[in-house]
Amino acid sequence: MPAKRNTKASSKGSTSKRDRILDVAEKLFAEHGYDGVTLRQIASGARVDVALASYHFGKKLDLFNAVFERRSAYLNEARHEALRRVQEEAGSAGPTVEQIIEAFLRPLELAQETGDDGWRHYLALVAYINNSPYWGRRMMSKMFDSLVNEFIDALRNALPGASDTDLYWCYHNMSGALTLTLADTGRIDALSGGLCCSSDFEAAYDHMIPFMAAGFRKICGT
Amino acid sequence: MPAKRNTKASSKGSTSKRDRILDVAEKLFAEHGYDGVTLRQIASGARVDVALASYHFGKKLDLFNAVFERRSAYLNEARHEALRRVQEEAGSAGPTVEQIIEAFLRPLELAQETGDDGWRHYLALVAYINNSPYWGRRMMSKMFDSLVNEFIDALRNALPGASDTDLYWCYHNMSGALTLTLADTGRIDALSGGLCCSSDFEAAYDHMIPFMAAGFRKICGT
DNA sequence: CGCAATTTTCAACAACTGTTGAAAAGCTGC
DNA sequence: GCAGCTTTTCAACAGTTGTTGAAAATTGCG
Repeated sequence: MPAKRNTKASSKGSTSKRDRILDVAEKLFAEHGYDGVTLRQIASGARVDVALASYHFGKKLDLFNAVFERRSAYLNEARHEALRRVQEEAGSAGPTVEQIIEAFLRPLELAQETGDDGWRHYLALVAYINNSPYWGRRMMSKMFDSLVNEFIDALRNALPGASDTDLYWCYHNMSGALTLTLADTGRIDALSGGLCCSSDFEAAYDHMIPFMAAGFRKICGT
Repeated sequence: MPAKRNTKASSKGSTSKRDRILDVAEKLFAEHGYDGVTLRQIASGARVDVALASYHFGKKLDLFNAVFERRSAYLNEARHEALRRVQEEAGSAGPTVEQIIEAFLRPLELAQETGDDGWRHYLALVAYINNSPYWGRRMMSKMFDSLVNEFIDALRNALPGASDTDLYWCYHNMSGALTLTLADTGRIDALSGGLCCSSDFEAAYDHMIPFMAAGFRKICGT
């Protein structure tokens, strides 16, 4: 069994085999889904024996969960912090719809900030899970509901008089657009003849923030 | 080999085994994705021997394509016709953004109109494909690009002066929200505490149409 | 070094995968 | 009722799957 987790490695330039497994699994799961990837493909991509994945993570499903959870805490914290900041800056009046949505989306740019493809793959995996009837409900709820409710509370404040039903449908619309962006399918690239680049999250959010804010305002009052 | 396709059956009350295979495959592929379903599960669900799927459709991938294509022509025609109708009614002025989006979405309600679960499963499958990095690009383009470009042309007309880049990003947002709706994950139900019902497409579109129209207007000019 | 603990590989397992060829059953027109 | 189809089942295949126990390699430490 794995002992203290991370006794060695990460001091040297090359990442540990354990992390390599997570990285490759992240990428492959995001591209092909849970059932579309075999442990042998993961092991081969990580240049490692098959049994090592089982040794470190147990069952295949446990590896899937480990991949999902590896970055979720950091991501939740970053988004929570972004919301807290705009709330602080706005004072008692509270932030605007645009500011709230901005805080909801911008932290997701860390993928292209750091140039780390891992984050891009991770977010595509989140999109896969969120859009999956089978995984979506349980997995996303457990991991993101608390954060999402924070944002909906903030939006409720910024849109006085809005009904909760309207609020949730609007959030649903935003979540869908975001999910498709994160999925990074390249479809918009092809459709637009190269005008839009689906992996350019900054451009996507530049368009999404005012778009969604206008939608929220239209449905939820003022 | 299968001969003329549909020599018998469909006259009697019970559907043919061939159709039962398509129905079950549609449902299971939508729920678990291509790799998450085995031919034996499909055959078992259709109360049929495994080999029969191969006999009628060939390889597993061919069955997947057959499921996808079975309803796509009808769906494309219905949406195309809906657009043509609002264009005709609007005359030389052309339809409004709301009318165009309405024509884009409302035909998708046929699922709950007919009470036919098959359409609900089919649309969930389309969502799965559209959100999948692997299948999304090729498969969706081949099947829906022509129709989508019709709608974007109409929107370009209704929003004079809009740049194509903005137009495509807006479409991307709408497509994402629609995709999540079709995926029918039940997540919004849980999140809203039952206030919103994800399989109630009518309610979803009632909120989506003015929401998206406001977004398009905000980004694409007037 | 030498010893213990951890990490990694090797080899193998039973179960399941998509696919196929041949046999059986069902149907249609004579 | 028999001949010529199509449809359906049966039985089996070669390959792959996740998982495991034991052996081997590596590491940390006195």
